[in-house]
Amino acid sequence: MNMKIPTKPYHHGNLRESLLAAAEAVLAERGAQGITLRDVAKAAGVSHAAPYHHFASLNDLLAVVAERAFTTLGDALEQVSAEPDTGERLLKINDTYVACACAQPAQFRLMFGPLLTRKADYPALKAAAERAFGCVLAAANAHDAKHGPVLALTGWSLAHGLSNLLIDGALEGLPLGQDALASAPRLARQLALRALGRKAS
Amino acid sequence: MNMKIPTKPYHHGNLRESLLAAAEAVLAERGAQGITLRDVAKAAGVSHAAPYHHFASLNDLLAVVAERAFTTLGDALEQVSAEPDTGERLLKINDTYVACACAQPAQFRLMFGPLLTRKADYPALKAAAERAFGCVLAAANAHDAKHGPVLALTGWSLAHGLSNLLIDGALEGLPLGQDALASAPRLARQLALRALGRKAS
DNA sequence: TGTACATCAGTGAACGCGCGTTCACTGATGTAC
DNA sequence: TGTACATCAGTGAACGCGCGTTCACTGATGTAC
Repeated sequence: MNMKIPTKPYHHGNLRESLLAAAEAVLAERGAQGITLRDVAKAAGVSHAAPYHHFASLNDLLAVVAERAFTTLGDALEQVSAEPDTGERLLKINDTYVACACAQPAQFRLMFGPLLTRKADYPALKAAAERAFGCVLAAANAHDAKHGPVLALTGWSLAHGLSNLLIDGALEGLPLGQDALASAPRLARQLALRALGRKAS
Repeated sequence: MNMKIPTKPYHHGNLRESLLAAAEAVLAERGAQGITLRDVAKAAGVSHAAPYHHFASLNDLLAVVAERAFTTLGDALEQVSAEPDTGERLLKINDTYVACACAQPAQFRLMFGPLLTRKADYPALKAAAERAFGCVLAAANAHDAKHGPVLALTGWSLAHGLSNLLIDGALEGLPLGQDALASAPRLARQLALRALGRKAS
């Protein structure tokens, strides 16, 4: 997606938002490793010094991008948490988690990148992450209060591991029956059924 | 660990090996993101041009480091595959996988980094990775031939996800009962028991 | 055993590049009067 | 409505840095004779 909007040379009006959108576009095109302040500014159609009027540093900008990605994930997880059947709710949370990761692999990598380790420096990022994680924990507690934490970590690990294996290409070329990435949703569901107990469904 | 060995200025004799060991030391100290050819050379006690007599590029060197890490993992998995009880074997493979990741987080990140996507360019890396992955698949097939692939991917995802959540610090500060990283081995076992079926034990 | 010489494996200087960040500046905007 | 002016949000040049890589070189080694 090209973020170049015909802009008046001064007083863009909404540059902060444009920069965040541009960062997401650069992530999608170039991946999490190669993202650069200069690229983001160029994608937003401004000089590479302009972002400093809205973010103190590249890391600060990326932290907001990661925070928003966690918020998006949290929104999606919260939405499927409306499912009344607690077993089916667990499965849907699993599906949604994997789907989010596969939809935006670079954002997913950013979310669990070095910034997460420094989450103490980024309270908003920390809060957004904890909200998303909280959805997983809550669903597990609702389904089985006694073993809540273990069930939660099981389901979370499963979804997180499958997500990473898929987006890192670890499954490509492996004898797993069929093209793994294309069948990720079905795979996720099969695995969750297996791991979280048959009664869930 | 300091890799500085008193070296004769010329004809080091084993610089290739020293460089690989130095790269592992730099990974452990600085992480996978910040590794640099110049740092590796310095850690090995040679000029930063010297590595080019042994590796065509930094990526080629890192590919060998990743390959060796996969070989180490494969060795460990193969060793516990001697366990006769197929259920217990699954659990031990899970434990071993998580233990390897936690022991060398930066190497683990390197293994699943951008090089893995380009494994077609690195046949030795590809082979070492597939051998390690094969241990997981084989154990699942031995335990339940009918559902082998799904069981394998379940166990693998579980171990891989828990590994990543642990080393990325995602679990820190979460209400999961106790310090997660310290109790990783017990956690891994609990989760695997839950996910792979009670009869495995 | 001694010497000439090809080869190997280092050195250190240098190149070009892209990066995050800074800075003096300038044009646009909005408000006071 | 018109003008002066403070403030805001851009620009583009520049800085310093570290990076991967190249290159001409040089010292050590091993082999032929």
